[in-house]
Amino acid sequence: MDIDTIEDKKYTDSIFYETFLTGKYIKKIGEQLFCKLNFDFSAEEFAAMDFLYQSSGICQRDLAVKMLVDRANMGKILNSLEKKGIVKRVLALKGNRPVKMVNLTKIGEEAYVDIVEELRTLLNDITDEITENDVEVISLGLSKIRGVLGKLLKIDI
Amino acid sequence: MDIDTIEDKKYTDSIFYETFLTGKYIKKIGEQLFCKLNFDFSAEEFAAMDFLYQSSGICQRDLAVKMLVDRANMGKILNSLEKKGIVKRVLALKGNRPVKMVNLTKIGEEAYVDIVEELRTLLNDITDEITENDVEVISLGLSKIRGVLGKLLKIDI
DNA sequence: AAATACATGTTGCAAATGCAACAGTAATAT
DNA sequence: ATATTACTGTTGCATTTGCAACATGTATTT
Repeated sequence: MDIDTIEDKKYTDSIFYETFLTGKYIKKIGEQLFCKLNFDFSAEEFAAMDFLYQSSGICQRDLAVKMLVDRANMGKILNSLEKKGIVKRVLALKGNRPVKMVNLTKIGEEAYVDIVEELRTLLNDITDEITENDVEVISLGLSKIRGVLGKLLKIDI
Repeated sequence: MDIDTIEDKKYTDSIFYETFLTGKYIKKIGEQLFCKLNFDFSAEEFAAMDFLYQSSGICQRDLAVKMLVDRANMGKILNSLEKKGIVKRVLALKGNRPVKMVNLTKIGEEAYVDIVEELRTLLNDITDEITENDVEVISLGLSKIRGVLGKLLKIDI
């Protein structure tokens, strides 16, 4: 085999960059959709609400890890949600450490359910095109990517 | 089948959110790696250099579309690269429209090649774990995701 | 030909995000 | 017991990013 035929793919042709771009794409679509539908929340705020609806009573740091934002930013997102009456913070102990447990308020739950309902009617037919098998395969691939990169560098939050 | 057993997956359990998170993860790893290696460029700047190395003489807007950033931001990224002597902008015509064609300078090409070389030695063994088949499958899946979301909303840059 | 619409790039402001430094508390070391 | 280290959350600042408005030049409409 001729050595000249061996050529590296450029970074922007790599699966890493494509994944990065697709993530950006999802973010943009999400933000613009939320704006268009006059939701009073950013996509990150909604993600926080989604996590809290599943597992209420989680501390700020654990939520930050799930959302891949740093503690400072997590605090600011929660400040915004708290101002809107969506979440409530309560001092508590995790192990023996003092933490702030975050909970959805009644208002927060209602707002969350409303958004989910509105999104469902909008997304139902569209997302049908992605089969369960698709999801499984993509998810496996993404997890492999994260695994590989995780060996390179650790992100601590 | 009992209706109560039918339950929607939460947003943060969806393939969309997982893809979004993985993109964020890649971005963070990239930025921190570039910082750790004392590269004088952000990951977005390097991506621009990578595109320009492939297809020199592209106008700002076309580059912005490839990178999924808006024209204003693209201009600022290129300002930064121009200040460092990496790129050069030349007035030209695309069709009959006056545009600014962007080119890598000699210095830019050298800096780019240096970085690629340093990254290769670092990434070679690690990325072997992701097979060509993996890449193909993931890429197909991501493209399906973009296709589905693209029907929902259009992003114009 | 004049007016309107479109395309490209820039500027200024606002929002989002991250980082470093700090405060407060608990665990560990000495 | 005291000092040091580690964990959680906050504050302030700097950077990044996007959006709206603008300037400039081209295409299209009338």
